[in-house]
Amino acid sequence: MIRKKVTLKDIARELEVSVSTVSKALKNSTEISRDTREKIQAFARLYNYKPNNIAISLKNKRTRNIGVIIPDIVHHFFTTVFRGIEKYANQLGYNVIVCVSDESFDKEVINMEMLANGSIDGFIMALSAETQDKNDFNHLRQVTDQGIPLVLFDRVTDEVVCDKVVINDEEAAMEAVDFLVKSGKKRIALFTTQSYLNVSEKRERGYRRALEQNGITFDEGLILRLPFQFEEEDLSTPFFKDKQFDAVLSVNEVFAIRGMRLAGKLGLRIPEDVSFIGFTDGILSKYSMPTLTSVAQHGEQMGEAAARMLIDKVENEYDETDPESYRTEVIRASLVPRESTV
Amino acid sequence: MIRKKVTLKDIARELEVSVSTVSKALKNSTEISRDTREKIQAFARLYNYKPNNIAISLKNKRTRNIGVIIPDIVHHFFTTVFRGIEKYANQLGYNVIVCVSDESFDKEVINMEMLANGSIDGFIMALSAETQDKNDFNHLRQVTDQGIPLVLFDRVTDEVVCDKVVINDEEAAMEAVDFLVKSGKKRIALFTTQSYLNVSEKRERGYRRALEQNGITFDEGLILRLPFQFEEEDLSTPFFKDKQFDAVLSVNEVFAIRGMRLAGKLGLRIPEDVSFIGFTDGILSKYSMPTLTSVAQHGEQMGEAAARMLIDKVENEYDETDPESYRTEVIRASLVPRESTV
DNA sequence: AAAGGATACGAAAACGGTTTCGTGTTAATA
DNA sequence: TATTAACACGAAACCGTTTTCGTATCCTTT
Repeated sequence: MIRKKVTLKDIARELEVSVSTVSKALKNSTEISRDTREKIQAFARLYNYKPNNIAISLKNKRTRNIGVIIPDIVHHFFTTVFRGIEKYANQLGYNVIVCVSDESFDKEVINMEMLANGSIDGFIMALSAETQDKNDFNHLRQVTDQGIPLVLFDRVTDEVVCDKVVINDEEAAMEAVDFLVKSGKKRIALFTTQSYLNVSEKRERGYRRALEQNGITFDEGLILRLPFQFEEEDLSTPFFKDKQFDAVLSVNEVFAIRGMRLAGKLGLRIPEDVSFIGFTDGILSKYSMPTLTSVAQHGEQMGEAAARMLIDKVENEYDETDPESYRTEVIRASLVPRESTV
Repeated sequence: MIRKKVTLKDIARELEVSVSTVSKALKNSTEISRDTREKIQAFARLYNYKPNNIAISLKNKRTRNIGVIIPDIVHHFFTTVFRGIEKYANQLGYNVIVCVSDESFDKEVINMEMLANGSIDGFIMALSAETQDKNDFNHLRQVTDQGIPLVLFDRVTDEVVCDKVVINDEEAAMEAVDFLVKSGKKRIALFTTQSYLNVSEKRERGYRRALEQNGITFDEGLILRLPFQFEEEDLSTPFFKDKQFDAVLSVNEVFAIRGMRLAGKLGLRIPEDVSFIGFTDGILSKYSMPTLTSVAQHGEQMGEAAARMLIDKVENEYDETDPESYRTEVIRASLVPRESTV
């Protein structure tokens, strides 16, 4: 049994040299003679010496850890982004620490504070719903003020100066509406979130603009604002019956899927009677019956972009006070046509 | 702007006391006079002093980080388990570092080695498919030999002595088959994975035992072994047409969903002509059309159990060499009846 | 008044590395 | 042969904490 990690000191004692010599030898420094170097390296290999990450972090003031804070982990889009982050970060030797805010402001604050005390080199995060509702971003500023790089993705805010990665939500919503209009649909409903999310707002704006451009008068009655967890009744049969829409754009996937299910129950044919398009091209879109036409957000790409921007900031000097140092990268969403539209 | 974190040394210098005095004062040690304590605490509060996690980790040889290694992150079951881990761990002040093995043996090894060098206090993991195929677990032993606690969940192995959390796969599969038989089904097919997974094996065993108990002769031709990514043809219409089964038990969710889709296309009515039950009660089961009867694996519970066992090992002494120190916790799966069965 | 015990604090080691700088020995040069 | 440069290594500081131990000062006690 190998037991307890061997340290530089152990090697030094055993080989009767100093710790510094061992350290240098293992880095192949020419300062140490060939003989000694080889002897030390062989010994280290034999005893499977691996430097202690924590000690190195303390010395270098660099952890090679990235903190990721997301509202939810059981969520296809966020995990897709996370995969992008993790892949890219891992390639560059970084590890990822995840904290889940659970859409709660307080948890977001606590998690950030925990990690900001040396555990990570930078943050990548999507704001919780509550944070966006409260419009309080002091915890983010506290972090950036300490010189810790921060990248926001998807759920972002203009109130904080930092790197951001978003999709072209407004245009994507417009495209989706255009697509529906071109397919002959005229009364297009919007399913959106009840709590304020910047993305929902942008998608709604796109929805409205597209209607306008297509000469369709906007009808507030065609907008349905739902809580995250809603009852079938909220999506209410009356809404379905009375409104007489022939298409639905949903700012997320679940609302669209549940809409399709209800439509099916009511005997409506999809897409003939009513078409559906949802945002977030997740697993449900691909496997639902019928499959759901959706707006792909390219989460993995977003994650990779976020990780790239963050690590760039971590590893390179930049002028924190200069707004020009920060960029907002826009990932272009794309429409994936499936069975729920004609 | 507050800028760069203040350290004990900073406070000591500013208040003209020693670092040790500051450290003790902040811990409210009675060794320090009331006056000095209050002065130091006030100063620390004012400058928002927070101890450096890395330094504390180095000193204590405890990071309060848990390493989680899973085959995939864009995966409902694993993220559900992860949520359980994260919630529980967070409550106890632990953070979670995630690494994704991508079902690859090499990545699993690399990730474990990275984290094992001081970054974490213990591991929670589900084995990658490749690792189970190779049956090589030296990287796990290397970790446990170092005295690092390890908890395996779901994808486990008997070859490694450590804590484990599993569901009663075999019994759950039997229950599912019983359920189908009781509903009048007689020719029950099994959709399973091509690569070896301990869970698939156990579920298959349960499937066979249940058939036997119900006096149904086993037909190898009713077992379909699929790769993770398969073409619609692999699920092959011939199989569907020829085999003439009236029910399907699937070891995962996706295979079942895709089976239902194909059945639908072929004009089969679900559940009248063919019933479906899938393992892993994920998001698809809930939202598919028809909704899928499934075996709930209670991922969050598993995650919590794993985290509990791990943290217990991390925080308390135990005899590593005594097999009695390790337990295997069995979470009871439960069948969630939905529309895909009668 | 001397001895003893609190009291309040500081010095220093330790955690496990990296890195700068100093120095003794040897070899090359003037 | 004396000077110097190259070589090979070690001592020590440092990263930011915690913790043990030592000690100066003052207050009791007899």
